Amino acid sequence: MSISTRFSVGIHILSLLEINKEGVNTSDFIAKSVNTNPALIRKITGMLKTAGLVNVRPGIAGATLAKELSEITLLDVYQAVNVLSDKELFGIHENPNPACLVGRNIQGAIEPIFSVAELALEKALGVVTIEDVVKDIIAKDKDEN
Amino acid sequence: MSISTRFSVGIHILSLLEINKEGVNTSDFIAKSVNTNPALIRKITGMLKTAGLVNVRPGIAGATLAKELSEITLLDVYQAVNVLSDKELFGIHENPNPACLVGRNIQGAIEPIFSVAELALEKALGVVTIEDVVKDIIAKDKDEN
DNA sequence: TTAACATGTAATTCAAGTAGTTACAAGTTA
DNA sequence: TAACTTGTAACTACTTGAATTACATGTTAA
Repeated sequence: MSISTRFSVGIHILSLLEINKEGVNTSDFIAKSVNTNPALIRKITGMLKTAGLVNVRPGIAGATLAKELSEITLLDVYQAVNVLSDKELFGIHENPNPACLVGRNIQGAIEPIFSVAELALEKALGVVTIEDVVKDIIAKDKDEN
Repeated sequence: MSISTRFSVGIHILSLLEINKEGVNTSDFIAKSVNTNPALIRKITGMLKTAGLVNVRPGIAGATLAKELSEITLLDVYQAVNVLSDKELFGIHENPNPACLVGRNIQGAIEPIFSVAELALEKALGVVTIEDVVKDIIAKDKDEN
């Protein structure tokens, strides 16, 4: 199964906060850009807030970036919204047969490999910042005109 | 959500086919090692067969490896069982607002990044073979004695 | 002070995927 | 033919994702 779209929506939100930084970015406004509903935006924005990426307060309209654009990597967003939290990216079948040579050693053999693969993924996300994404969004838009 | 345990079960099956290559590896036997039921094993084995990794035929007891151990990478197994098929690893929120600068360019901006990350993951899986896993399983077992 | 508006969050619904299980048709072998 | 196997379909239970609704809580300005 795919990784939650919360990740791509989180990137969308942060990019929008920058590009529309002169305006007031309410959950309603953001929802219209993403094309979903405000409650979902507030939920994700809340996760980004917990991760220290945005400022947002009850009753006060609009979210703002809490860090420099160039200091927010996609890995930060990935970890902020992914609720992969305690779980690993790769699911491991539980309780293999300990009476079997393979069964009692398979988990220990593949877990380090899965970790390496997961770290490779995270490293790739860690070298891209929201600033890069914003620049690309602007550049792509100019290309079409 | 995590990547299906079919992946780790697939690795388990292939490792077992090698380590127990002197015996007859029926779906029932494999299921006892994995600690699941035979129907699920037959389903996954069928996927591995479609990918050309194992030999298995209706009515004939037991599956066997169809390739050299050192020629089967974890990426092969990943692709064989993952049914990620047409879908991408990263889910992308559909139909963002085309009237918004961010909305109409966000997908084009992040898709290449997601591809790079996904390829990094696959590359990490591609350099490890079932032979490596089998050797590690055997080595780990000796360590405990 | 109150009306209008915003966020935070819980509850609900619908859809999709995972994994486990049962059942049985079809193929093979002794 | 009997006993065994694989290949599948069907069903269940469970989990998660996403959309939606509703409302308590917080803020601001008239």
